[in-house]
Amino acid sequence: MKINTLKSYGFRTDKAMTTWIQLFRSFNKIRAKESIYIQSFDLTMNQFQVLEVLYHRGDLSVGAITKLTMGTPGNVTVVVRNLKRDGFISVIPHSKDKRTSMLSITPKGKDVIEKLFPEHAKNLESYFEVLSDDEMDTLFNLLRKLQKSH
Amino acid sequence: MKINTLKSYGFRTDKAMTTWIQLFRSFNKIRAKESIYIQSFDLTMNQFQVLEVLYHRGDLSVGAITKLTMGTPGNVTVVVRNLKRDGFISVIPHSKDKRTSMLSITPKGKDVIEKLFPEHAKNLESYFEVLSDDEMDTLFNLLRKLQKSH
DNA sequence: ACATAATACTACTAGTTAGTAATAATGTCA
DNA sequence: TGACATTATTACTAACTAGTAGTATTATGT
Repeated sequence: MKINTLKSYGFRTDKAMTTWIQLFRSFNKIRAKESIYIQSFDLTMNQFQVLEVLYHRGDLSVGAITKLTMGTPGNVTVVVRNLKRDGFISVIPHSKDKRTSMLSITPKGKDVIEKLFPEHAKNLESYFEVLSDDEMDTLFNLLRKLQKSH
Repeated sequence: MKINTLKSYGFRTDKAMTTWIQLFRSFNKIRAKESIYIQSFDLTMNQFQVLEVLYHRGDLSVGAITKLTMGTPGNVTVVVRNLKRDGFISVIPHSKDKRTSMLSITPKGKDVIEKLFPEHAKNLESYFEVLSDDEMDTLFNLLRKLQKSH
C-alpha cells in the first residue's frame, strides 16, 4: 500500500481542481437525494427531466429536448421510448419533415408532474437552506458566469 | 402547442430552483468536456475516477472506493470488473475477511493516469479561467457550505 | 442531380438499482 | 464459556436504463 503524494500543478490549477471537486460533490449529493424522491413516482431522473420540459414548454422534437436537457440524440431516444411505453407521452408526426416528430405529454404525464413538482421544489429549497439570500445570489452569478464562458 | 406558465413557488423556492439549474449546467458542461478528453485514453469517466483514487490513495476495498467516489457498491463492482478485464487494476484477497479484497492499480493503470492527468488538470484550469482568484475562493466556500450541510 | 446537412435511430457497451448471498460480529442464555 | 441465533457488513448478480458510435433517412443547397 503506497500513497502517492498529491503533487501540485500550480496555484490556479490546484484552485480549479479543488473547486471542481466541490462542484462535483454538491451536484451529486443533491441529485442523489432528489433521485430517491422522483423514483417514488416510478420515474428516473432522466425521464422526469424530459417530462418536466414537455410539461413546461409544450410539445417538442427530440432535437429540442436534447438541447434543453443537455443530453444526446441517442439517449433522448431511449428515454422517450420508455416514456411512450409507460403512457406518459405521445407522438405527433410532423406533416412536412418526415425525419422528425413532436412529442407531447399525455394527461397521465401531466398528472404525475403536477403531483410531484411542488414537493420537488420544496426539497430543493431545503437543500439550499444553509445559504442566505445574498449567498445564493452570489452562487447563482458565479455559476452562471462559469457556465456561460465555454 | 401549449405553454404552461412557470408558476412561482415562493421567493426562496424559486431562488433555490434557479441556482440548482446553474449548478446542473455548470457541472454538466465541464463533465461533458472532460469526458471527451478522458475517452481519448479509452477510459470512461467512472473508470477514470476509480483509477485515479487508487493511484492517489493506494490500495482500497470496493467499499472504500464507493465512499470516495460517491458511488454505490453495485456500480463500483461493475466498473472494477471492466478495469480488471482491461488490465488496469488487480485484486489482492484479504487474509482474514473473506467478504472483501483490496484493489490495486497495475503499472499499466499507473501509466495511463500519469499520461492523462497533467492535461486533465490544465483543462480544468481553463474551464475556471473566467473567475478571478477571489471569485473562485468564494465559489469554493459556498459550494462547500452547501455540500456539508446535508 | 449531386453533395452536404440535419434528424433521430439502432446496436453495443457501460452504469444503476434492488434484491440477495456470503461472511463476520454481536447478543443471549444454558 | 460455548453454542446458537440474530444482526450487520460487504459486495455480487440480474434486470433494467442510459450513453456512445455509427448509420439510415430525409431535407436543403448548388
